[in-house]
Amino acid sequence: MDNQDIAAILEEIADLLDIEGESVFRVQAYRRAANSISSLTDDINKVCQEGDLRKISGIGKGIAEKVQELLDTGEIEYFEELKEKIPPSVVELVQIPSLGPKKAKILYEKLNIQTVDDLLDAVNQHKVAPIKGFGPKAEENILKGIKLLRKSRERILLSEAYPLAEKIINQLQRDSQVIRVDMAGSLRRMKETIGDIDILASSDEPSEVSSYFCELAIVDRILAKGDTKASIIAKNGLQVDLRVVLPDQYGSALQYFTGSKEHNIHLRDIAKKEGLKINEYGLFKVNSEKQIAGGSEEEIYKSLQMQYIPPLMRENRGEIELAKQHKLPKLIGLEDIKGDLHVHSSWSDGYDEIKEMASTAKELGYSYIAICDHAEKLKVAGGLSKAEVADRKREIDRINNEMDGFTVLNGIELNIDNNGKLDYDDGFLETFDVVVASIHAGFNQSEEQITKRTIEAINNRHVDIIAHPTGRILGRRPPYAINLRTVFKAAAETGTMLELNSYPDRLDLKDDYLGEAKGEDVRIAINTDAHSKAHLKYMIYGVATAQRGWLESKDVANTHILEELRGVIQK
DNA sequence: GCCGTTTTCGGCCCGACTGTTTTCAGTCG
Repeated sequence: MDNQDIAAILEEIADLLDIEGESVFRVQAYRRAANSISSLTDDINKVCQEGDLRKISGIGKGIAEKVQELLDTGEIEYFEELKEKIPPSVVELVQIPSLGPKKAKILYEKLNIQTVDDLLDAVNQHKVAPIKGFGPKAEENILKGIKLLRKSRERILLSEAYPLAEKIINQLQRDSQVIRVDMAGSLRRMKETIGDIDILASSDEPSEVSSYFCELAIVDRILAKGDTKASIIAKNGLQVDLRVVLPDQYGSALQYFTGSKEHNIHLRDIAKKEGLKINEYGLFKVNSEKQIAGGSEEEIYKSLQMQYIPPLMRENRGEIELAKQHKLPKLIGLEDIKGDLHVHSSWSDGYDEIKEMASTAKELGYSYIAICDHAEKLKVAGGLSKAEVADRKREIDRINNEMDGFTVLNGIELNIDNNGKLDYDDGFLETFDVVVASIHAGFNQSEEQITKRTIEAINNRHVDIIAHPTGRILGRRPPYAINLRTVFKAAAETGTMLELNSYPDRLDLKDDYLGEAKGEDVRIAINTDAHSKAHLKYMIYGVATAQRGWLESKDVANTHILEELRGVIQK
């Protein structure tokens, strides 16, 4: 039973308690604990063996005992009893927009509604409207909600949401009433997947902006529309929320709507202890109308005696404490990136020729690029024979002679086979400038096997970078079982770089792991794995992930200029 | 249920929108 399994059970307990009508604080306590365990980088089993679960924030006596019981016996008696009282399927009802725990409980108790299908039947027979607290509109909303739920898509990739948000922002900027407009929420924090798009605007006439927004061409359906906020479903099915505030409230509103929720709760708690109150309209003294700060986010943090916290760090993972001590890391930025060490060309499975890849990279301000086409064994991806590698080398040399102030590195992406063996012999590997190795098959092997394969590649003195180290593909393939702690140690010892793959559905290593890798002194290479020149721009997603993992420029190999990089590559 | 340089008890972030409850509870973010 891993961290995610346990977090899911605690979350389910919270759901059931919520419906049961338990104290919201107790419910919150379970949710907080679930959250802590789910974002823990250590294995909970190990934490448990090594000592006290209660050192995990949000876990006290009660939940520690229950988690222990779960690890020991495979179940929690308290949870089983809860499920006797409220069938777990009732929890599904709460997924329906407009239905919360209170109403779900009423529906279960009065009409014995246990599933979404039960509810659909009851609504169609108009049994719901007569119940106190419901009405005809409630039935209507439930029907709409169920429809929405059924067609609602999973969270979408950051790279899909981002352009749509940019488009909406452009359109809002055309409204003369709009003064400022920005992305907020998880989009501004650049989480790897996005549930809905949050947008904030400032205006002296908020209600007019809200109306303007609801009339945009992208709007399919309006969910709610008020003077200062509106929610719509866009034609592509994504929910977009707009908030509009007055100009002198913009900073506090942006801070508030950027989140994360956990970051904000912590911040407000701190404010409260100082006799202050934060809401979306500003920072105030308790019981006073006078705004102390609010025009800019910087003001808010400054008024709380903190450094400004970049949006990508606002996840309540210790950034607030560091900001109070003025010890925040100086995060890496896109402008620090000097080159891309893992891209493909039309020699293997890429779309564009080496020359085009190099020119585009140069336009992006890079000074080098490593063309790492697939090696011999990966036939499906057009892997290169030794002869083809030699032909390609001649082309690279020719391009390097033509290009000024830019270097194409002769690279290769090796396949780590099921036994940990690589495509070419050591003698041949010596001829490359950059050697990347990665796993492309055998994803279902045991943790021991996959870790061993990876370590063997790391131990090869010619392998410079392990690419996409966990193999996950967001929404399609979970990460394979691999002991990252062991991998980090080996990588640090041998000076092998681990990749942060910027491809939007990979982002591998993910943000949570980067901090741990940094702690082990592992050097990271942020690469795009571009298969076309357009993909080179995915670097922004890789850098965002690095920022979310608190990486600094010095932690990343391809922030070095070429001369320095060559030193790094020499193992 | 958790937590503590104001507390081991008594707090726990805060406000907008909706629908129906004639003064507010539930839901949502």
